[in-house]
Amino acid sequence: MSANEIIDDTIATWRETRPDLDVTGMSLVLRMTSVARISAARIHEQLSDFGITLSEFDVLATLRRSGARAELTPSYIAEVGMVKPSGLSHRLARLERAGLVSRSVDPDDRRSALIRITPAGRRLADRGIDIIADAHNQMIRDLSATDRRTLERLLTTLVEEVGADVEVGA
Amino acid sequence: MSANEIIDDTIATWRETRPDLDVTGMSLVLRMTSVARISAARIHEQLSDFGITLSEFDVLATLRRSGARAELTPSYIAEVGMVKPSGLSHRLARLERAGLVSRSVDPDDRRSALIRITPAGRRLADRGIDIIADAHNQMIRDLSATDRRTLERLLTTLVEEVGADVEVGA
DNA sequence: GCGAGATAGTACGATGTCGAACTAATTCGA
DNA sequence: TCGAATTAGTTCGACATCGTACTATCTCGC
Repeated sequence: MSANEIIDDTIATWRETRPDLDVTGMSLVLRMTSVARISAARIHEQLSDFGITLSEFDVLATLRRSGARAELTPSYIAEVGMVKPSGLSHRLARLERAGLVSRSVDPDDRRSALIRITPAGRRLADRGIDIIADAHNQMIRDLSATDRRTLERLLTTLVEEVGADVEVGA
Repeated sequence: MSANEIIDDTIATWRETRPDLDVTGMSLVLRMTSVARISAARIHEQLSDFGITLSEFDVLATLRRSGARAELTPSYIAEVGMVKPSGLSHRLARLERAGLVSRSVDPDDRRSALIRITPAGRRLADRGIDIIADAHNQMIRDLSATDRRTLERLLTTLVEEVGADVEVGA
């Protein structure tokens, strides 16, 4: 069964089983979730050749696009990565062990840590982001330019409403 | 920072840092991933009142919408849940311990198991699906009927192309 | 029949996430 | 200025998922 078939079947059987339910939102959210999962699975597979996971790469990407000399706190990295700080500790520890990031104590606030990407981390980030951008573009390869703009607008509206009062991570 | 702000900033800084990248797909995929994660986090929180996780509920939902007397195999449940069979074993064990599903051996194929929902599981599934349908509809509450149809069309196209040659789970 | 290959499901180890509890350091008000 | 509240980050336990390896069972061709 393809992902669309699974979702179509899910919606159809809920309509039969529970005709009182409004499954409009479910159909949309399931399809977005499906795209997200398939995308993550593909990228995860390609990144594994570099001995790094998608989660770990996410940290490197945040550091890389902040400039070569940037020093970011775990709190900030967790916030933009939409994960809780507790989930980030392990990642940072693994990345540090792998020599991809370095950690120092903020002299102005000794509670706080400063994370910096290493040259090896930067090289890995540059190769990884190519893979990810390609994978993402592959996923939308059959949408017209107009469709892409429309989708961008609709998704931005969705995230706006939805993310306003919620926090995922951070 | 809101989810849209995080994504906008991610796209903007990649454009500065790596102007050679085409980040069109990234913007779209990040927004869909964001909706999926926020949705899951919300539902997870609401379901926790019932002492059940979203993953576990997913199994109950599949059984519930297949009819009260349905007996499904772990393989089938894994496929429609888009997870690997290995990931399903624990869930089924927990659900069985909680008295929400029962397991028997298929007399026609003794390798195979047959999973059935219990009355308690069915009651929980009916309460849970109300919560989930509400949550999903809440997420799209500010899209017009036209926008919903458009989004449905675009997402179906996306999942079609994207899921054609990939398998997530199953 | 019967042995090779396929299939259903589980066990296990690795990674990943969260919430809650905890430590250490800072800030701020009385 | 000193104690209370806050904040940064880590640790720990529970759950989730995957890939690999394994057992048990079935199927199919010879």
